[in-house]
Amino acid sequence: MTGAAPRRQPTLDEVAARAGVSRSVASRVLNKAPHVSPSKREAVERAVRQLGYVANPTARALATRQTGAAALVISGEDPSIFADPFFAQVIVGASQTLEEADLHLMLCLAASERGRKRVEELLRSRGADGVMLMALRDGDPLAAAAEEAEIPVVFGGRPVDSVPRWYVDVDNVGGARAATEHLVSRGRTRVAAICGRLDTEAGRARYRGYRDALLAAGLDPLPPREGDFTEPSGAAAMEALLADTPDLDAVFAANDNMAAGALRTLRATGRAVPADVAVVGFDDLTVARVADPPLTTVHQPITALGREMARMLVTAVNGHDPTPLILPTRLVTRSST
Amino acid sequence: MTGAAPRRQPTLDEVAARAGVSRSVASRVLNKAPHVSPSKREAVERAVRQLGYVANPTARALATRQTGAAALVISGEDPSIFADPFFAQVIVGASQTLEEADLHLMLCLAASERGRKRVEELLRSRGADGVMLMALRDGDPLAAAAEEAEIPVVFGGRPVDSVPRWYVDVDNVGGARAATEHLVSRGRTRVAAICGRLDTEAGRARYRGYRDALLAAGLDPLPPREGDFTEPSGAAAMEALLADTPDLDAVFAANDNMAAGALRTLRATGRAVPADVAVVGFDDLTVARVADPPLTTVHQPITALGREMARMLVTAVNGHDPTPLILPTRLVTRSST
DNA sequence: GCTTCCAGTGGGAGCGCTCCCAGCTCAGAT
DNA sequence: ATCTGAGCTGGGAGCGCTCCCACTGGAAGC
Repeated sequence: MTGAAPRRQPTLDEVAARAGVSRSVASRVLNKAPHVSPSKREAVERAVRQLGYVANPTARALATRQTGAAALVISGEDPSIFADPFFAQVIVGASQTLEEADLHLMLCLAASERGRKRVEELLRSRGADGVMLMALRDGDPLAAAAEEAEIPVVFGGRPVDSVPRWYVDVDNVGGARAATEHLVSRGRTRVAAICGRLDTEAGRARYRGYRDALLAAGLDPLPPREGDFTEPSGAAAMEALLADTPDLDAVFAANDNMAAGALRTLRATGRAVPADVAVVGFDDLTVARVADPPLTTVHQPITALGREMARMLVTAVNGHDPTPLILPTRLVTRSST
Repeated sequence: MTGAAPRRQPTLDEVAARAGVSRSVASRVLNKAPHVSPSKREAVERAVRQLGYVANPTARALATRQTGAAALVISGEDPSIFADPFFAQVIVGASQTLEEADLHLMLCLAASERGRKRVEELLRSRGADGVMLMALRDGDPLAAAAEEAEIPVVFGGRPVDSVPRWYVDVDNVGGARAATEHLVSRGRTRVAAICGRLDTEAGRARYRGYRDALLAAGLDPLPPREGDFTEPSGAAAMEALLADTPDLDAVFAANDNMAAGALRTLRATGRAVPADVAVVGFDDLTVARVADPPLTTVHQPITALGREMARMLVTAVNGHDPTPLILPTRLVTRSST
């Protein structure tokens, strides 16, 4: 781009004219459609090369009624939620799959009121061929908007109030239960929980798993101590927990960020991990591996989550009806327990 | 979306018909253009409401020759580069600014050959109104593609071989110099460097800053020990460094991830930080704050980087000629030095 | 020899919007 | 009463592509 008025891009008509064929034939060549003689195909291809022709995606979109793009919407009341490396992983997975399907990825951080409005409009105006929706909270306005969208919507994680037609979730309850059972099997009896936001289904499900496991073991669950999935909130929750329940001997944190925060508080207050207090996280992000001590955590297939959401969306966009998916989780034992 | 063939969206013509006006008038109302009588404006607005009309962005794009989207391209030979929380921060900044300009954000992870092809096509086909390009490496094919793009391109960080017309960079040399000077001022004399990829300008610039500072202090720079900006590569580089130069007393790492890796190795080999070895990072990401010990690091305004790139792009898209920007860095002292 | 068929072809009607422009109305100036 | 010009208005020509359809001619079938 030189900044000067760029010469207009050649159009398909010009290609056709140059190749001495009709626009229809040129179009067929471009779309690799049949019913074109080899000679004309060749002529068109030459003309394309000579003119440096590139099809105009907008015009194509208008004619085909397909935008060629899928949106990934991350809800939340503040953009910092996106700082969680979790989403980066989801994006990597989704991006790969969309690339194969030749769809572009639009990323919408629906944090502000304005951002939410734009997503709603996207949903209603067919501004994308489909939408993936994540991180919904209780009564999230986007859930309602998705309800009456004109395009397929795939949910990442189930929203709180309803079960959508298409979603990919992770076995949060099972993972949390496994983590807690693991703590119990290590002989811990005073097991606390640092929960994620309880206005999200993931936050609630993980607390449920924790509680179920303790009840099944005949132990008393502690009331949920809520964080917001960030490291500082984990550190703060750990402080509060130690104040309330000084004799606890284990903590289940609903994600690795908060577990890392808990580790920091424990270190600061002179507790040894795992000798005095065992800690389990959830997610198995990089932070779990590099924490000190390395965190035992519940691995969830995050990239696969993104990939499967995208795959599901592509299937739905193509007019089929994919089945919802729940991806398994798996405990990874390291030295924090 | 019910899955059944969705009733066709109402068009502007239908709105106009219902309001008893011409398409032109209806269009003017929608675009808040002048020359519409209050009564007709009112009638159109009512019709819009009754019909649940939403403008078709594709049709508008075709008519206006503006797509309403900007792309953020992250180059790299493998998508895992995107796992670096750095990019998430950039996106948060860019996203906010684009939202204000009413542009959608397309995210392109140009890792595979195919991904790169798609970006090139995007550049040539005007599939977006503008593009932000990051993480280019030596001889990156995208640099050439950007050169002859039909749309404005803003670079995040300068590419290696050329100085683009529009870019936002960070004062890498200055930051690295400050970090190294800081180590020297703490009395360290055997200061090693764990570099980022030296086929990126950021990687080289940071090494340059390190070297300059040492030379200025009359000390000997060590040869670059190259990592790839990831935690494991930092840990590995630290091991190699200790093998080569067992008596080193400080390390400058070209980013926080690698610094965290270095910390891990130092811990494993029984070196005390900062007593035996002082460590400085670069970026000031979360990992720096939660590391043990918390990392002294070079803070760079990452969200601002994203914001300024987006702002610059919007300016360029609007036909103006913004000035390139270099954002300042600042040393943050914590307990690792 | 004649239909029958089909690969190959180009014309043309959209897709749903913007925007130019010609025409029309009516207040205010002359 | 006439002229001027500003404020409205709607018709129509695109924007650049896809896709339906009617048409051709030659190969195959009877």
